[in-house]
Amino acid sequence: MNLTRVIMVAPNPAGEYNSVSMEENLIKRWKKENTFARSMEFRREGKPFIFLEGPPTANGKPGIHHVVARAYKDLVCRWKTMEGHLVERKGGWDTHGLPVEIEVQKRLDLMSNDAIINYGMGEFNEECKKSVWTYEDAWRKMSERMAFWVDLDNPYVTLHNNYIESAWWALKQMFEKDFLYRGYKVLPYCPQTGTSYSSHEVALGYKEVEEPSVYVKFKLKGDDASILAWTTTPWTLPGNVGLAVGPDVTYCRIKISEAAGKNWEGRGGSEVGDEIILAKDLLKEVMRHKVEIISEFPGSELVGKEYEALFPDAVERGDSKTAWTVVAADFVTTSDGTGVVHTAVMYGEDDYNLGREVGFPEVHTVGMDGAFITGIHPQLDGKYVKECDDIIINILTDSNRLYREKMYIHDYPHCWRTGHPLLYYGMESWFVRMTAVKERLLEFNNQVEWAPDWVGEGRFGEWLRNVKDWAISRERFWGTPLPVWKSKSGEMKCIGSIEELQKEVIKASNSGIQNPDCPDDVDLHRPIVDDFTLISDNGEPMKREPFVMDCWFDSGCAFFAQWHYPFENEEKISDAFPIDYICEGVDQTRGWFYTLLAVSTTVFDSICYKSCLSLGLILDKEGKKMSKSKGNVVDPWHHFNKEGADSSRWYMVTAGAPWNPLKFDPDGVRETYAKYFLTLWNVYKFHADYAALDNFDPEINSFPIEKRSELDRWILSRVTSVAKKYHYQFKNWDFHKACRDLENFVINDLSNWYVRRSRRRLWDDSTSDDKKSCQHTLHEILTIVCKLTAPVAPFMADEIYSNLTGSSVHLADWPTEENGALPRQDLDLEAKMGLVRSLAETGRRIRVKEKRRQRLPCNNGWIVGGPELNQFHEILAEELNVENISTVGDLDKFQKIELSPNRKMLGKKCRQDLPSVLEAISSADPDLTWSEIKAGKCTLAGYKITEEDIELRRVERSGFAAETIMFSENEQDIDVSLVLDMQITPELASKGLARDIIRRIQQKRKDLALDIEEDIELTVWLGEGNPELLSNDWEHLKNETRAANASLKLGKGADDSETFEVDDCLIYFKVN
RNA sequence: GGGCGGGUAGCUUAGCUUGGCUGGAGCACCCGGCUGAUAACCGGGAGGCCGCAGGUUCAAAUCCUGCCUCGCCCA
Repeated sequence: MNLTRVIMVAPNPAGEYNSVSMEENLIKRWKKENTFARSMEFRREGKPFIFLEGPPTANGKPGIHHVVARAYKDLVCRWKTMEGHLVERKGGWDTHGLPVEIEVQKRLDLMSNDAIINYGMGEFNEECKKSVWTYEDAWRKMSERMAFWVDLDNPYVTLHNNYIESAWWALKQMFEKDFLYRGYKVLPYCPQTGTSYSSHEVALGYKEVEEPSVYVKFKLKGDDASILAWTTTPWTLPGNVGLAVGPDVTYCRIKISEAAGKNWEGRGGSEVGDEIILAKDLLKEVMRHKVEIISEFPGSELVGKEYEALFPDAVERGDSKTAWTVVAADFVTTSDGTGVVHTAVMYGEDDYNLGREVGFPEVHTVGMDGAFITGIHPQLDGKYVKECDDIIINILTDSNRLYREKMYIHDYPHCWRTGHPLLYYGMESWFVRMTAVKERLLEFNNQVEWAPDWVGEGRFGEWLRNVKDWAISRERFWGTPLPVWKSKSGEMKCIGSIEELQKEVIKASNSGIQNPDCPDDVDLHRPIVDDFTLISDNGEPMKREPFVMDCWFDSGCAFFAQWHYPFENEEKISDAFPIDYICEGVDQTRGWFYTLLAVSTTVFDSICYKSCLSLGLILDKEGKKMSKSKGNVVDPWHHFNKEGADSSRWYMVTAGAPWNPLKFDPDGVRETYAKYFLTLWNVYKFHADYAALDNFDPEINSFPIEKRSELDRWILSRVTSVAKKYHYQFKNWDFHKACRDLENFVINDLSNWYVRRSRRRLWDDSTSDDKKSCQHTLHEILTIVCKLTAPVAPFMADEIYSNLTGSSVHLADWPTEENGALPRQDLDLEAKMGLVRSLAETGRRIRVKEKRRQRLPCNNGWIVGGPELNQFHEILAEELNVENISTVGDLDKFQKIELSPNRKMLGKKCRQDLPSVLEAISSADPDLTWSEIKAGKCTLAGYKITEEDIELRRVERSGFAAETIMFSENEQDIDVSLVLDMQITPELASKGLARDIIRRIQQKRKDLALDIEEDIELTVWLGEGNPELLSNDWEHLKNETRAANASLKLGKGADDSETFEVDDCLIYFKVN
């Protein structure tokens, strides 16, 4: 790889952390230095990692949930780039589809298809085209501000001719493979607006309604019995062409044995002796007569029986052999109804699928206006179906076909615009024969690495196992036009390119058909393409099928249409397909995740993407879905302008697993800022400020790791442990775990231990080996931390890294053991340092318990048990504030035994002499007595004392305090105790006093915002309580506080002095 | 109605794959400490029917069954 030699530089001082201005400046710098392009150019020779951007629609404002998705897209792409891959990132825009149309319809108040046509389809589409870009700038700015690196200057756009042409090509492939066919799809349809609705819109309009349902007797031919069926939509009965039964359901033939009682409600009925067939399980629920069961049989025995049509004139048989017969269907249950499902092919999805399967006639009884068409029945013709329930029930009653009517309450979808009930209506539609490639889909799905795996196995797998043919056409205006032309006699032509269209247009024109011009840049939209009339092989004129494509088909073509394949960029498909990585919300499972696979399977017979990260929904703080209508959408700019994009991104990633729903808590962003970024920045600042001062150059003064201190070698080992695990977690898509670990490392290990312990090392004015060792260590740690942080929080990582090394972190290599970027691990050292830190905490705990303040030193501290810790004694002495640390073999020196009487045992033995025995025990020497007891020759106050008379306790000897903790070594838990010497001597008191005064003065210096180097004038008065301050402690105090001029006095301080109390003494001081 | 996922402290969550010490942590709260160390840190406290009910087991937050509840997707 032709890497430019990285030139190391001495860093500049860091300054204060201002996330917003830092990030904004970096955006400018990246632009100026072309960093995004260079990060790819740098990897030109690397193995490509193919990312595909799922195109958003820019007619909606980007929200925080878009930032989340883009953060995960970006972090994987950046990470893979650092690993050495070439990761190109083409932006994309989804520009067609119903949401765009509805937006424009609302704005122009065009609430029906007729209204749009009157307005002018061309003008309407022009409006759509404009509306698509409403928020493009907002998207651009958001993407840039959050550092989503993507090429938005050369994006793919689904409304561009090149894109549409590629989509047409794909359709033609399907057409030629016989995957594309014309049929019906039953959709919720509003006759008032003339529009069918997507499930999303349907969900907006569910209402609970009470409607009549009917039990209808279908008279069998050549049999006296009738089959009983139930429906909640009487208006579908004229369209009845079949009855469906469950083949394994048990049915019975019954005879009415008594006339109905007086409490019969509503119309309908049956005579004694009538025979009726229905599911046995539902007999009691349905029948209102006393009946006798004549026979029982499975549904399969009913299959094939013919019955008399209810409305003989309504539907033409055509060439159907199965019309008005009983057929078997799996979906029939006995949970409600009669176990027999009335089937009207055009008005129910199950009905339609069943009808196609068994060959029922596909004929409408209802027009697009929602009224019965002429010729159905004299009383119904031309009437709106929803107003016909009563008429139909009367007709059935009159012809003795009605058994019962029953009011029925259910949720029914209504038009969200007009409030009218929707009709499930069989619409003409084009389909992709997905059922033909089901096995391939399942096979390909198994090859995809899903994160989390249950989306692939569960939700997506389930969807594929029940795959249905894909209805890809829409009766709409704004979209990729379906490139199929059809003649009256049914000949069809599918056009796969502009060139082909031009040829066909010329061919038609040559045969005398009038056509507009078809230039190379003909706009491939309605109504322009509708105006071309082609000619069939038989010389008939062909008109375009007036549909546009489902916009999901558009985006499903993105992997090749973005390159205008196959008209250009042949190599992009041979080299860059299948895709390595896609990432979208889990709601895309049946959306984009599916359509990509559907297109790649039918057109390329290949998987489409190798891995797919499916993200959880973004909810608000209360766990509610964010939506414009609820007004709970979080504006990303609120956080971009406050805590910054780094904090926002890091919060999103660390808040939970990517696939879990994220409850977006604005306070969480603040916390991330305060903890991770401020801490990291201050570590960096600590290093950079001194490094700048010393003109530190990591290259020139390299310092071998073997010569560095325990502390240095420890943090270097830790960073390697963290980096290795981080990488492992990334590979497993556990970004949240990786980042939480890194955060912990920076806050606890690096800042709160390493830097805190190292602070004094850098204060040293001269350049000692120890100082150099620390600076190199900090430099190395920070550069590694930056590399690890860079994919997730690209700003601060780059700010720090480039100041430390002179080059962008986004051009750096991912640190691994293999490429030598990680220091050697020393797990033994890590374990020991862990113990040292635990001991330091233990010391603080002991002091709290013993009420001995931290600043008052102890003369001695002893460590009992555990591994050899000699090399850490200095650290421990400081942390514990003890003068001497030593290691001893056992606790006996600090503990004594106490004998406490077991009164229950002794009471039985000694009775009234108990008080004198107790007295004897308490005054006896415990050690001596215990050894006598153990030897079995102990007598006190005339009684023989045995082991069960005594409870032995171990307590610290006076003047000591101790606590024991556990330490794991070689998978064994061993006890380690810390003992502190609790004596107070005048020397210790003086030292402690000095430290308290220093602390107060330092705080004062800080309050006065004095420069660290600045000298002060100091007066200290030792006031009430006779505190003693030894002269060498006074010297130390003056030195620590940089008191050039200092005087120490006795008695009450001056009026303008400050005072505080320590160990019951008063101290006054004054700083000038 | 079906599928998938969740329900653990006031809030955000870890632990569940492979059952086992006293169910960890952060925010917020209270007390104390430390600090030329930051919106940081340390010690302690308070706060948990681990959604409910059964079952398996010596032992269940963890495995099984049923139910309740929330979300998503599909009917």
